[in-house]
Amino acid sequence: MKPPSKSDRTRQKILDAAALLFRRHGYAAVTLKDIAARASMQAGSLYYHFDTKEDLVEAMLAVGVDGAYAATREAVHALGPGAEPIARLRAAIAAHLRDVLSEGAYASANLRILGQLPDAVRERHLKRQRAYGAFWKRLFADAAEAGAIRADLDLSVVRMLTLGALNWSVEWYRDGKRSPAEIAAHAATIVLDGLAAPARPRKHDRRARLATTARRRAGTRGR
Amino acid sequence: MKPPSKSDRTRQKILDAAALLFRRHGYAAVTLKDIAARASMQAGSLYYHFDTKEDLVEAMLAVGVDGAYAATREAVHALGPGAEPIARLRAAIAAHLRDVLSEGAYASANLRILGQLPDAVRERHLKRQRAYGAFWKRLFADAAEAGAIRADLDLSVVRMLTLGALNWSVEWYRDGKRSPAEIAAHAATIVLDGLAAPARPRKHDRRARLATTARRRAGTRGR
DNA sequence: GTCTATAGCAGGATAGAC
DNA sequence: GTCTATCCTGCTATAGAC
Repeated sequence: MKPPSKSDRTRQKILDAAALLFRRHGYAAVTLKDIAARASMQAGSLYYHFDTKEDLVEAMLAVGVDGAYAATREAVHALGPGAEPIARLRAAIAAHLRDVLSEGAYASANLRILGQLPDAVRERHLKRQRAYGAFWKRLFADAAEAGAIRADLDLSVVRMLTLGALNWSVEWYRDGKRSPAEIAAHAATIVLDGLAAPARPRKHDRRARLATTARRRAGTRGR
Repeated sequence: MKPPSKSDRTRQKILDAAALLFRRHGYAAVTLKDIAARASMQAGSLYYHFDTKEDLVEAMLAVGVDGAYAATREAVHALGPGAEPIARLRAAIAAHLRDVLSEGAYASANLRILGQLPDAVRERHLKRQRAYGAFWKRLFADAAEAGAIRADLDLSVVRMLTLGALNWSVEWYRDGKRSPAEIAAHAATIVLDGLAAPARPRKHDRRARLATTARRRAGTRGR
């Protein structure tokens, strides 16, 4: 499935460089010269591998979605066919976030430059992304049909808000503090269980809360 | 407090144009000519109002944060000093989202170009943003101290994930479908109450869930 | 305060040698 | 497959008239 691929290892190097730079500076601000330099080449040489700057970015975008999709799908499938819908969601959240925050990640570049793409490029990219979106849609729909998540919400909105919480992490995540796994755990807890304090109705509180949910994963203090 | 301000109404027009275009195409892709055109001027004329493109964008960024901060702070203060921490959080979520999704919103431009700014500009902008960040920090800290939200999470992570869910909406929100208010309601429900189904333990389910929380706001089906 | 005109420079893309 | 050289375009910023 993967032919030993000749010296198109260069192509890889170019895309790596592009992802890193686009992620850091945005689409328009990065010049082909910048990319070439980081790939140890001259700007003109890029044209042997890609016809235009747009082609180049499009290739990078494709690698990004494919990677995130594959990583998430595999994480979910690894749970086996009988897994609980909630567990599947939790696995997807962790995998997506891990991919988005991973080092060479094309995914983070994708997220960062989404809003800066030439219209034609974005159009095609969104089309390519649809399969991944559909995958998430199914995750939530399955959970809803199984009665595992509340039924009074618009699942499209739920999905976008959830992915938003994850995606936005590329804007603030810096390694050294919390690990992607810890952040994912937080995200899953918030999204699935909510922040509202489990027990102990307070002064003035009108509605008593009786949730027994989620007691695991303590000792994650901080702030 | 607001001097009738002379024909520096132009300045306003320029910033409006800049916000709209930056939001749509990113920082580097928008030229001064584009901005000038949308403000019905010639490119050179901008230099009477701003020294450089960076100065211009910085002014726009400032307006953006100030606007979001003011809108959110007022919404929270409007609840009065005795309001429940959870209610304050809910109000802040709604106000922030409303501002971010509002039409002329500089806030959405801010979010979109954050990652594309020249380093010096971003540095200064983040510093200016700190006050608003601190405001949110306090909202969550107050809720935690009052025992209204669970104590086993890192509040910094919680805050960033929550704001992320809201901020990312600039990437997918299109009017016509859900209103900002509906989206805000969804966000508050997810973040505060969680998605996990309130009652009805399902087949295979090991932990029974007994949450009584949040029954209001039904009839919001869709998907 | 806005205009026209233009300096000065840099980017994407192409051509052809190696 | 990569290089050097170069064309063409368009951008930021300035100068000076109105």
